[in-house]
Amino acid sequence: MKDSRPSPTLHDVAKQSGFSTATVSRCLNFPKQVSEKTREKVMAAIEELGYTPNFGARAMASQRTNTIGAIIPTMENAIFARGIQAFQEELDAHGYTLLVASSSYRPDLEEQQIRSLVARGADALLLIGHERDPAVYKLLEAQNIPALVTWAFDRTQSRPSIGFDNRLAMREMAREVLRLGHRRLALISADVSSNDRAAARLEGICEALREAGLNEGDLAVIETQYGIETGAIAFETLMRAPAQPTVVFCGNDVLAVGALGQAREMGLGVPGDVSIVGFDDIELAQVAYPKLTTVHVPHREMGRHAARALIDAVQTGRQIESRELNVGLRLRDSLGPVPKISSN
Amino acid sequence: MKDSRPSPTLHDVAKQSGFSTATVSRCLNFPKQVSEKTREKVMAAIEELGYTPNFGARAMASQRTNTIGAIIPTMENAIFARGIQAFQEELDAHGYTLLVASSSYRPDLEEQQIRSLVARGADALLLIGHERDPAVYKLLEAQNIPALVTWAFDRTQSRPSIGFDNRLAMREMAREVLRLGHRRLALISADVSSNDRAAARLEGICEALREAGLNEGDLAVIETQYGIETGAIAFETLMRAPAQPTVVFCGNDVLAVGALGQAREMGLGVPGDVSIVGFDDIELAQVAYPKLTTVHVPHREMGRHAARALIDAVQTGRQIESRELNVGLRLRDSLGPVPKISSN
DNA sequence: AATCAAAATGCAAGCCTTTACATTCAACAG
DNA sequence: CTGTTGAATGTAAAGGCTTGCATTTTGATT
Repeated sequence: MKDSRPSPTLHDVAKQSGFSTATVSRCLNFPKQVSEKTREKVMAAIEELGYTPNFGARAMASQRTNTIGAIIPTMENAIFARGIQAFQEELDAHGYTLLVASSSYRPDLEEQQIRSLVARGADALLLIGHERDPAVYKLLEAQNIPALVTWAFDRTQSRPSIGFDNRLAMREMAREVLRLGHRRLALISADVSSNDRAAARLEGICEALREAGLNEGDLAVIETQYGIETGAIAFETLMRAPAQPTVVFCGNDVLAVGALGQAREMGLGVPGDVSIVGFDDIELAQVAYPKLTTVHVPHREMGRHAARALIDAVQTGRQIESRELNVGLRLRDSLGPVPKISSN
Repeated sequence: MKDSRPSPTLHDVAKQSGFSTATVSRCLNFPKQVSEKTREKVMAAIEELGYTPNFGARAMASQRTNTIGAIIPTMENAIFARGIQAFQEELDAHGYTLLVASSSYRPDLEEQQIRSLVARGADALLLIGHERDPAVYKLLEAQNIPALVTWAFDRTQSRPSIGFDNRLAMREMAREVLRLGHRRLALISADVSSNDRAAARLEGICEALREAGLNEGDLAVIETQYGIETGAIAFETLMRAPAQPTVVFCGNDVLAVGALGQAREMGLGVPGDVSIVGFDDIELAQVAYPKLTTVHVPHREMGRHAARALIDAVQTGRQIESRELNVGLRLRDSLGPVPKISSN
C-alpha cells in the first residue's frame, strides 16, 4: 500500500509512442523541431500515461528551471501581497513559475531562504530592500543569479532596483504636513535598524523638519512590528505621552488603520484632534474612516516591471536596469490643519 | 562574462577534503555515521568552497524533497495570508520548506499548479476546499502524495480535511440575524459554482431561512470576486434594487469592509439603516467602523494543525485524520435589529 | 534517377546526489 | 599474534532529462 506505481518517465512515453527519448523531449521543449505527425503521437502517449516531466531531472540536465524566487518579509501584509500577486501574474504570462518564501523580517532567515531558493535552482531572485549581508550578494554573483531589489530605489546603491525613493516620498508628505502648521510630530515605524525602507522614510521626515527649521527632537518615534493591533498600541502610547503630537505618521497603511481605530476608541477626532497619515495606499486606505491621507505606491506596476526585468535578465544575461517609479501624495480626509486648541 | 565559475559540487568538496563523495554526503545527511575528525575536515571544505547541495539532484536521488506545497486562490487576501503564514512557520520549525502557488480562483490554473508542484517533488500538498476534478485526486493518489483540504470541513466528504463547517457557521449567523427580525436578506458571495466554501455558506443561510418558514426568494444574492472595491459595488447594486435588504451577509470580511465603506458613501447608517455582517474575523473586522459582526475562523490554528498533519503523513505514511475546528459568532456593532421605518 | 540540403530523429554522455553493497580499519578478546 | 566485530569509508549504479553530434529521412532540384 505504501508505494504505488511509480510515475511514468520520458522513457515510458518514448516506448509507448515508438520514438526516442530525445524526440519526446524535443516535443515538449521545442515543438517546432518535430514533425506534426510525430508530435501528435507523442502527445497522445503523454496524455494516455499521464506523464509529467520530473522537475529535478529537468533542472539538472538543462541547468534552467524557469523559476524565479522571491523572498518577502511576510505574506501577512497586503502591501507585499498585492505587488507579489502582480509579479506572479506577469511571470506566469511568460511561462515562469514563482517560488515565494517569507522571512518574517529576520535577516538570518532571509539568508537561509535565499540559499534554499538558489539550491532549488531559481534562475533569478526578487528581494525587498537593499540592506543585507554582502556575503549574500557575493553568493548570488558567484552563481550568476540575477537579483533585483524592489520596494526601494536608492540612486546611491550600485545594485539594480526597481522601486521608489522612500526618503523623497516621505519627505514630500512631511512637507505637506508642516505646511499645514503641524509642529509636534510623531512616527510609528518598523524597526529602523533592520529595515532600510523604514530608515529612509524616517530620514525623509527629518529632512523636511530641518528645512522648516525644526530639529529631530520634534519628532517622537515608536518602532514596532507592522500590524493593525501594533499600530493601535503604538498610537495609544503616543497619545498618552506628556507632549501629544498633532499628527502621527505611520510607516504603512496597516499601522495607520490601527491608529485610526485606536483614535476612535479613545474618542479622538481625526483630523479634528489629531491627524494620521499612512504610506502605501492600499485599498484599505480608501474605505477607512476617515479616508486615509497617504503616499500612493504603484505596487502592481512595480511587481510587473520587476517580473519583466528579471525575465529579461535571465534570457539575455544582461544587467538589469534600475528604474524609479513615481509615487505621489493622496490627500484625503485623515490629515487636516493643526487643531486650534491644543490640549496642553 | 556570461557564464561564471560553476557552483561547486559534492565532487569538488570530496576532492578538496580528500574523502569520497559518499562520505561527504553522509556528513550532510547522517552526521553520526561519520567520525568527528572527518566531519570537521569536510565541513571546512564545504565552508571554503561555499558549497550548497543541488536540490534537483538530491530530490532525484533520494526521492524526497522536504518540501510541502500549497495552492491558494490568491495571495491578495488577508484570509489566506494569515493561515498560510502560520502554516509556513510551523513547517519551518520542522525543517520543511513551503512552496506556495496561487491559482487566481481558476480551477484550470489550480490543476496546472498542482502538477507543477508535484513535478517539483512536493512531498505533500495543502489545498483549499474540496471541489476539484477527480482526475487531480487520482493523480495525487497514484503518486502517493498526501493531500489535505483546508478552509473547509465537510463530513460527507471522504477526503481528509482540517477546517470548519462553512454551512453550519453561516447558518448560525443567519439564525442570529433572523432572530433580530430581519426578513429581507441579501448576500454578497464569491462565485458559488466554483467555490464550495461559498456554496456551503449560501446553503447555511438557506437552511436557516427554511427553519424560519421563509424561502430562498427572500434572499438576494450577488456573486462577485473578493475585494474591497467589488464589495462596495455589489452593495450599491443591492441597495439600489427595488426591495432593499435590511441586512447584507458578506462572503468574507474584505467584502464586508467594502460594503461598509459604500454604505457610508451612500449616507446609510450601519446598523441603523442596514446591517452588514462578514465572515472570517480578520484583524480588519475590529478596526472597521462600525466594528464588524462576523464569524470567527481560527486561521492560524488551522495553518498550524495542517502543517503538523501533513508532516506526520509524510513521515509515517499514515492517513491524515480529519479535524473540525470551532468557529463562533463575534457579535459586534454592524449588526442590529431591523430598522423601524422601512424605506419601501 | 541521382544529388543534395534541410529536416527529423536517434544515440549516448552528462548533470549531481544518494545509497546498497563492498571494503578497509581499529580495537579488543583469546 | 590471530580472529572477530563493528565502525568508517569507498565504489559504483541509479535516478529522469537535455543536448551535441551522428545518422536517417524527406523533398526539392537537376
